[in-house]
Amino acid sequence: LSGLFLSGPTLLRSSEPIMARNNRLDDLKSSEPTRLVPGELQFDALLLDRDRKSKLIRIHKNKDFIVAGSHCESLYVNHDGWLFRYKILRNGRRQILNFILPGEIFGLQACLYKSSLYSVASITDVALSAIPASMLDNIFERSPTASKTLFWAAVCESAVLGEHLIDAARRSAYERISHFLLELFARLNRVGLTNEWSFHLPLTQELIGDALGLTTIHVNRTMRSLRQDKLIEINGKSVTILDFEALSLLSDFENSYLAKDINAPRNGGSTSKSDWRSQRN
Amino acid sequence: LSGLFLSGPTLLRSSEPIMARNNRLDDLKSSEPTRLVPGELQFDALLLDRDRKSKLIRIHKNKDFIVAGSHCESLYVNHDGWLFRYKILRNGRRQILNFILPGEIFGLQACLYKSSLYSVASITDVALSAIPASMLDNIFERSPTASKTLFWAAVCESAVLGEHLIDAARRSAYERISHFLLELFARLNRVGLTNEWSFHLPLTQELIGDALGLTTIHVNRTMRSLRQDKLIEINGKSVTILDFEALSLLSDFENSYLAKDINAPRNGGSTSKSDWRSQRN
DNA sequence: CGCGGCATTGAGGCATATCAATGGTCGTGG
DNA sequence: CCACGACCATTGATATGCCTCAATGCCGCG
Repeated sequence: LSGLFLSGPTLLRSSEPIMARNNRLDDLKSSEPTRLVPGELQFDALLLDRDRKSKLIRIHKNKDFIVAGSHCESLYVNHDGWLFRYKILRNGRRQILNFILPGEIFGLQACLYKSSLYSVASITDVALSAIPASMLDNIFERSPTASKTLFWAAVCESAVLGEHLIDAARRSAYERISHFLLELFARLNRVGLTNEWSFHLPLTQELIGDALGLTTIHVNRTMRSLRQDKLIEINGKSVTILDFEALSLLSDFENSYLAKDINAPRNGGSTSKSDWRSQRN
Repeated sequence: LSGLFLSGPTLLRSSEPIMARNNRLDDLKSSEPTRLVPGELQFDALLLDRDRKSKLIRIHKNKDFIVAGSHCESLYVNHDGWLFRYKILRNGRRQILNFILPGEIFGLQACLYKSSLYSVASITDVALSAIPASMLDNIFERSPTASKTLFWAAVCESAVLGEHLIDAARRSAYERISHFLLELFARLNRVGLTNEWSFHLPLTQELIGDALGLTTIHVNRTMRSLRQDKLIEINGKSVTILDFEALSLLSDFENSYLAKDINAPRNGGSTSKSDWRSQRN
């Protein structure tokens, strides 16, 4: 499990949310970088402040951090930098399951399974907090709110993987890359890491290919097409979305799966404090 | 969310576990049809017995049960029959995210998101229990054990989707179908729905294709190859695995992601009752 | 008996992979 | 300041896996 959406107060805030220009964008806007998912404050307090068991970790870029087959005694919150979760197949090919952006949690699978199914490696320099696996029991017993947060985050992760599955199975290279870039934009936008329509993309074409099931070479050609078609612009490691609407349409992108509009339980049964819906709306 | 592994006592048991013949099979065997995942007994009691809010539902085959875009006030436990979760893309193609076998839970995404991202339809006649979404809060507040069960099941679902992603992105049609059949075998075997090396497969080639990102036609050709290569045998809707080892090797199949060997939290922090590890070992 | 759903087969085309090479950029050391 | 190597992006030529279109066969069911 990785790529849970759990942006934290410890995260560096950088820029303002983009302006909405149309329907789809309204969706994005309503999901302005609140940085708070339901229950997160409590979660964060529980994990980081009260128990003080979490340690700050810094790792350099291009390091394997969790290796498949080993076991792991912590889960991690990513404060800064990019990582990715991957697996090497017998035939030597690498599949990247997802990228772990700032504000996201990872490493639960490595905790919950006897041995981690996947490896996790850093792309850039990274700053993490470790949360001992032994705290999971505490969380589930002491804080229903934090438990729900974890649970919902896991459900959300499933949704993201579902979209990636659709990417790989049913979309052309052109659609896949469009969808991929829009998703990254939306995820980064939520945590304030976009600048207007641009964002920093520290990935090589090889990484993109390994995530989308394409060859480096084909990624290259396809991104050239996207540039020629005036849908995106690339300067070094900076990507600019030139035509959000067109990209959304052609790639069937909907950001609802990115869980900003996740629902609190309606009516009945809500005995937890008001905190459960305490996002600023 | 669907396809959570939560086989229940209500599930009909039919046949005995297969015999182990080699290493990989030992894995399978150690995951004999216990039908109990950690905390499940309590979970089941909480959901089905104490509150008596669950209703038994029967639906006929080929019915849409949850449609994408609608909202859903329950989650469901599948007692008997097959369903699948899917999405229709703008271009008209259908992608199946997963199949929901007897003993599995589904519908959480439909509850947690304002509107369900995916549709769910029945393949065969099906018997379900409904669990009102309003009970989720109760569960998280009253039963850490059941909460953990839900959470772990969600993590497991992520793992399965991850494997499916690898299928679609990095495996050939031949490998994909092999992997797919082995996974179904393993999942059915856990709940006692296999007979020696055979199992009942109520899917059309079109459904298989839509799940794996292949054309009906190509599914057909590929399965013929598998038959000709003496790896599988097909009689009507019954599939027999002829060479488990070869299929495992060629498709990189490992059943560990199917979560029978999921780990309880080790050491420290375990204040929950012994129930947490109460699987028969 | 006829019809609908599903499996099967063939011919041809396209998207993507593979192989092979060149060019650009950056950091490092002479 | 330049030379060099590492790494990455880019491009061309060719191969192939899978898709598309089209048609036939099979079987159950009303």
